[in-house]
Amino acid sequence: MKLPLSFYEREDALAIAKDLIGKVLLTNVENELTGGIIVETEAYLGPEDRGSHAFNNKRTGRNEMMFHSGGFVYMYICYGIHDMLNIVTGKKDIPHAILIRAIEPTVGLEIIKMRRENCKQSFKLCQGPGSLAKALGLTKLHNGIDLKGNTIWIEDHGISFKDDDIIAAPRVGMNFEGEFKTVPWRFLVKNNKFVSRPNYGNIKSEVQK
DNA sequence: ACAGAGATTAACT
DNA sequence: GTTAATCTCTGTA
Repeated sequence: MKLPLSFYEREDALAIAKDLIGKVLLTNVENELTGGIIVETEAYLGPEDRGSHAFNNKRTGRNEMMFHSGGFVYMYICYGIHDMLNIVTGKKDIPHAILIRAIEPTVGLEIIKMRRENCKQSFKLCQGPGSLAKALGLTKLHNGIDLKGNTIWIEDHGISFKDDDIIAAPRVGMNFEGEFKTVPWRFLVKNNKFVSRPNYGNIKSEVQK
């Protein structure tokens, strides 16, 4: 069943990012059902986060969805080419969002392989945020979608990883200096081949209990 | 008005 | 390891 709105509206975005590991992301685009188990996420927190699009409360047409209340989709294009899927969390006017970086595809594998026709290795089908969006048929046109609807949603199938098997690491692509460059706000499943860049950041620490 | 950088990927050498 | 692909927002004028 779908996660309740209360899951997304919590103010602790780091807890949500970690809790999303093991949940099942599903999309129904062009009448094709696709999805899989979330194995990697990254949290972007509020106006203080130098790595966030909403740093310093910067508010533009592109990132407006980050200021929405939780339970909605924020999508944008990176490097002019790749569409990225984020889950908006927390309260209205506080720009929290979780980037979904990788899933283990389990639903609609044939469709996913067609959308990713150039991908030869099955474990790379949804590995990395750009690949993930392409595999699930998502583009920036899906920005603003409500996760309560039937286009993009997340379910709890009772899958859970032990705390010891979830690693917190620095986020990918933080090209600036300072505290927020290395905060361990990326969560990934240890020894999972569907995860992107497992050794990135050189700082590995286990999630605090 | 225009140059530059970015939450990246895949195809090269 | 290096690089091209190429959209959107920002800083500078």
